[in-house]
Amino acid sequence: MDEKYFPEQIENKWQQRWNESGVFQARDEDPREKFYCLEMLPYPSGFLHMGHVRNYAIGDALAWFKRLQGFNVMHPIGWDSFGQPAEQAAIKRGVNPRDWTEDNIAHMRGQLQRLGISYDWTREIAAHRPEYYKWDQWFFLKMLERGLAYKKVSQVNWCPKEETVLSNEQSSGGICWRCGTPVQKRDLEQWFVRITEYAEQLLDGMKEIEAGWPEKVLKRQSDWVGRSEGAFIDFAVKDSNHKIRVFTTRIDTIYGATAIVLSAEHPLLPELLEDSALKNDVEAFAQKVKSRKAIRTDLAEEEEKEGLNTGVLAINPFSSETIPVWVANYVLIEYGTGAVMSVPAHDERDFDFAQKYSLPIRQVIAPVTHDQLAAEPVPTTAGDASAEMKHSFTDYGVLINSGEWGGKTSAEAIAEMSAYAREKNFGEAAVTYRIRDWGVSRQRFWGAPVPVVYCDKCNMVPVRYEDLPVVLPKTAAFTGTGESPLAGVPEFVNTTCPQCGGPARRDTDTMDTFVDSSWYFFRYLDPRNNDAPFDPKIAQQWTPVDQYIGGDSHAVMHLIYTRFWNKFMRDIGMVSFDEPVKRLLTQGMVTNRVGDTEEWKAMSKSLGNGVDPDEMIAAFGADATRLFVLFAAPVENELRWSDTGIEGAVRFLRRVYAMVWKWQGRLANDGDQTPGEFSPEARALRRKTHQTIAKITSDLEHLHLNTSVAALMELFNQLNDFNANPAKASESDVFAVREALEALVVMLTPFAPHVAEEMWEGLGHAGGLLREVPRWPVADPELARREELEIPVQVNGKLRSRVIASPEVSEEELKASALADERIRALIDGHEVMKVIVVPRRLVNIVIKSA
RNA sequence: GCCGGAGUGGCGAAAUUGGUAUACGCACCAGACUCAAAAUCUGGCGAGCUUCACUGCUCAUGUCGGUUCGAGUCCGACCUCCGGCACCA
Repeated sequence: MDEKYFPEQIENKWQQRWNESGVFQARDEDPREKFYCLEMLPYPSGFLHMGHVRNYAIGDALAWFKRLQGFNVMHPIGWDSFGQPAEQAAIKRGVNPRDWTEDNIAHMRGQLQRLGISYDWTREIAAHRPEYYKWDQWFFLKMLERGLAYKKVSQVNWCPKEETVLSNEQSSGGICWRCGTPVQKRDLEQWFVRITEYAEQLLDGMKEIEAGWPEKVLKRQSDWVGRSEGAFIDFAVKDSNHKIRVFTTRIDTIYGATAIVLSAEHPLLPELLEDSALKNDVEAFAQKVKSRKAIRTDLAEEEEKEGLNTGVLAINPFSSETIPVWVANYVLIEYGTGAVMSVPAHDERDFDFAQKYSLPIRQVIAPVTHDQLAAEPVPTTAGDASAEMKHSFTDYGVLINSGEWGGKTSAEAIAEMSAYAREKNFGEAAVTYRIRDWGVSRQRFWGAPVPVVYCDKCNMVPVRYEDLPVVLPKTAAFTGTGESPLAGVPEFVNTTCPQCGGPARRDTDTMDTFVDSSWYFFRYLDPRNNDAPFDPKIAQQWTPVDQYIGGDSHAVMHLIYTRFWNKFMRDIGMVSFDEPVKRLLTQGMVTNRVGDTEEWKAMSKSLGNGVDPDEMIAAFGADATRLFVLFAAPVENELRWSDTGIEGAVRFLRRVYAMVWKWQGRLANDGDQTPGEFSPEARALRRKTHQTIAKITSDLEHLHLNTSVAALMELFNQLNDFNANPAKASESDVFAVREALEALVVMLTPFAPHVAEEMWEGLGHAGGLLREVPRWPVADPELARREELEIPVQVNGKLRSRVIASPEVSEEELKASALADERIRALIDGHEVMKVIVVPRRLVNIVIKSA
């Protein structure tokens, strides 16, 4: 230990030692309790940004805390290394995506090591390496076997800038999630994964994890799954054998249906119009809607509702009423059945539509109050139901104008009417979901090839498991035309059919990179397995993940896919549990001022407000950078960058370092001597030490890292105030200082591990902090207990005085001493004391009658 | 529009869940050291009033109201900001 704090020297020294000793390597055979601490793996863009630093600093704090407590900690890292930017670099600059990616990984790995994050580097993985993506393909084949992966022509979301297909999640809001370009629609044959089959399980599973996941993430996921209970109802088409099936959540309003409205893309439309004079008009309209949809750029604004009467009539199965069938632009083909019954009186959209096209508006639900609902029978207060409605009435109520169902509440009617529909065979209760199957095809080079071949004789044939991986060729022509670049590589495309041995062509699509990231944290556990993605027995020891940490931008994509993947792996016997992640933390963004403005935005190259982690490490050290990032704000809050803030962090580390330096001679040479009587100051210091241990141990468990650092600072301040002279201090003072200083150093480790190790060594401990014996201090409640309390005394709720009392004092005694207090006596003199509230150990409040 | 979340000093924030509001840090101010500056150390730091001073009082947790002996915390209404979703029948 040097006299002065030189971060660079200390950090190099300990990074080298950690590396040589392999202390961060997790071992399967270890009797200690496991803890799996996982951070979202980075995309190797080339450079670490402050968001990464924050993410990994949080994870590392937890990993160190658990290690020091004696857990067997798994803390791995890898690279989400497939994806567009590598290919963009190839298109723009002619570099090979693989070289570009490997270079970036090498650089970022160096940055992570300079930050001193305690990863087990022996488990590092990268998605673009054949030994990894082989297993993406293996899983794909398993899904194909189970009918979970399938191919269909579909209208896909197409990003015209990146010239690729996007999933629904990636094109949410009508814009590309990556580049912000408005998304278009295209017809393409695509691979899909039947995530919809797991919709109900994805909702059910939330109950299991709700204690450990942020509410907002679960809410977004449940909105995404979008479960909706209702009924399918068939409307017979007049003078025809056709039926139009609609989905409704409000079957109780069916007597108010004054039209059936079909999506312009409804598959029944051509047949319905076969003999119709309006055929051409309707087709033209449908075309218009379709093309409008394809070029529509601004989905944020609602399209004006437009429709056309087809001239076809349908029959309401409840009322037998004949109503017209319309086509309109506001009915979504993707949801429900692509057809709705239009009930203008009780649906806003139908109301707008009916107003525009003068369709009848018929009220069939009357509002009721809560009290009326409880009455028997329920009275209707419809008033004049024939009066013109100014708005739709969308609440539940009581049925009117609804034949035999009149007088029933909405809830009763919904249950009874769908049962009736089922009985009469024209419908049934049904549940629909908003979630769509996961489109996994990408017309891209830099991804895992879909392991399927096409043979003229045998059609589509899966690649045999023993032939995996289907290796990506070294290079391709990166034209950026939108065709899959693999299609232009004959050595790749041309192959033999695994079934008949004849000539065959490979599928030229690659898989969505979210496939790679859906299961990667299982691969860490068994990264060199050549026979399976991982050994279930090994995975069983480590999973589920105890704590997962990452940005909330992944709330619905990655985090829903990975939950789905886990359920699939459970179904093929690879894991035994339903949910892969017990606790999730979505950390806040790191922001900085944009120029000289008061605008705080996420750091980015384009805004020019980035802060380079390497520069911070060079200027202040990795420890101070990490300490600041963890101290500046609660982990889930936005973190506003501050240069003076990081200076404060260095200042603190320097002060602690100087304190250790000052004491190290005395402490290192002075063995554990039996202390004598402690002075009141030494007792106070010990009290603070044990209170701090208790607070930080509990705060870290809940990832309250900022308050943990504050508590360390408080302990340091008290140690500073203790102000004993090392040369002259008594045995008992030395004991108290040692206890405080060692606790301080150990508890600083999660935040600033390098300097903590250095100081620990300086205090006379060889061999580093991670030993067989857990180093995390344990609070002694007896020592942490206050000897005396300062009890606030209020008069009528206002603080007027304080009295000193022992913690054991009885209520009566406390009350007596409060009433005896000089100031209090002056205040209550001449007033009647109404009552005295005594909260043991907390406060006394004297209520007096004011004059 | 719908659904969430949040409003506390100049700033980031804390408050054992209804019991001393503003811990800890940043910035700032003063003093020490220095020829001087930086660094470092020591002290001060919500607002207003009062006192030579010790002190004391009043007001303050977005606004208004309520519950309570007591409200940053609970309830009601409103304002503002930030996220998410967006014709899902």
